Amino acid sequence: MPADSSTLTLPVPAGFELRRVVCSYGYFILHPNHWDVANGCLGRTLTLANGRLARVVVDQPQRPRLRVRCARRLDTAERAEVKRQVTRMLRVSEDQAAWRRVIRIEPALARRRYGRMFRSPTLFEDIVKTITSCNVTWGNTITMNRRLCREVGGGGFPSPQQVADFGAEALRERCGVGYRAERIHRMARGFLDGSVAALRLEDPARPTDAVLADLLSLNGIGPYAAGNICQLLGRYDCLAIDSETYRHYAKHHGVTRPGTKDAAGLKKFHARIEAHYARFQPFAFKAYWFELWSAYEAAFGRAWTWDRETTGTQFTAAVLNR
DNA sequence: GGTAGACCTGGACGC
DNA sequence: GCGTCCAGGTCTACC
Repeated sequence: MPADSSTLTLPVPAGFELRRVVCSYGYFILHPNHWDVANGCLGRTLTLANGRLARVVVDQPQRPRLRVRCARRLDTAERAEVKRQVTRMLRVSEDQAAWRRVIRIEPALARRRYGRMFRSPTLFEDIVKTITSCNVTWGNTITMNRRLCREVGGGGFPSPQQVADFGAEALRERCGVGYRAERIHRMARGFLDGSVAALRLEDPARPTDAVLADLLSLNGIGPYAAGNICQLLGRYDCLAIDSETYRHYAKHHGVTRPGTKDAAGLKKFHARIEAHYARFQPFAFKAYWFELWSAYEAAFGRAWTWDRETTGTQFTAAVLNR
């Protein structure tokens, strides 16, 4: 190990398997994350609180611990922050016992040992990634995140300050985020002026209904985005229902999906989906998600074999409806 | 409370 | 190669 680099060790619970955790949610395909299929390791550039970047590679040469290698020397505060960010991404501290008890009622999923869901090192990144996944095809979401990292974040995911400084118009023009530019820019300002922090979205003591209501009060966050952000916050008791949910539920459960203009039919369908996953509470989202993920893996192979440039771009309605 | 149209991009399709 | 249509979630104006 060169003297101008750093290697950290992160203890993880027994049974923790890096490839299963990283390749459990679509954000592992989005920049600046990069899953190295050949070597089974996660690479990405972390943006630290002091404004510096840390390019890290996370692997698991031996259990039960992770190895985090950084190409430059980290000081004590930076080492602590890198550990904190990696811990958040991989939900290392999340207890799995209650989820394992619930998922026993679905043996096919229990056998696949699904558990932790990959997320971002910060809530800001999770929210922006959610906004860039709304009203677009998956391929376009990949492009937006790549440009955000390249144009604004200098290789890492941009911080709220970088987004605020960059400006909404430049976001639109150089990152191709379209009308989302103003929403992303306002969100960044909300993180900087303390108005988002005041909502205490990450406070586990608050009830999910209250967090959901606060998320819906933010510009650019509707019912789907709010539900998705809830799961990213570790609250799995509300679903995030979008057109992909409709497609999956109709196909997986052999029912007819109402037409897009059939408002009453869609409302009923929505309620039916919620009723179906209610038996998995308080893990309705997780049960839904891993049922969907299992279907993806049946079609495309285990997720840790997906390459961003090939399989990773396949999640479009046109491909999945074939 | 419900509905219609606008927002923006990229892919699919027809010519 | 070009033009048109469509998918996708949220917001706003209107009824």
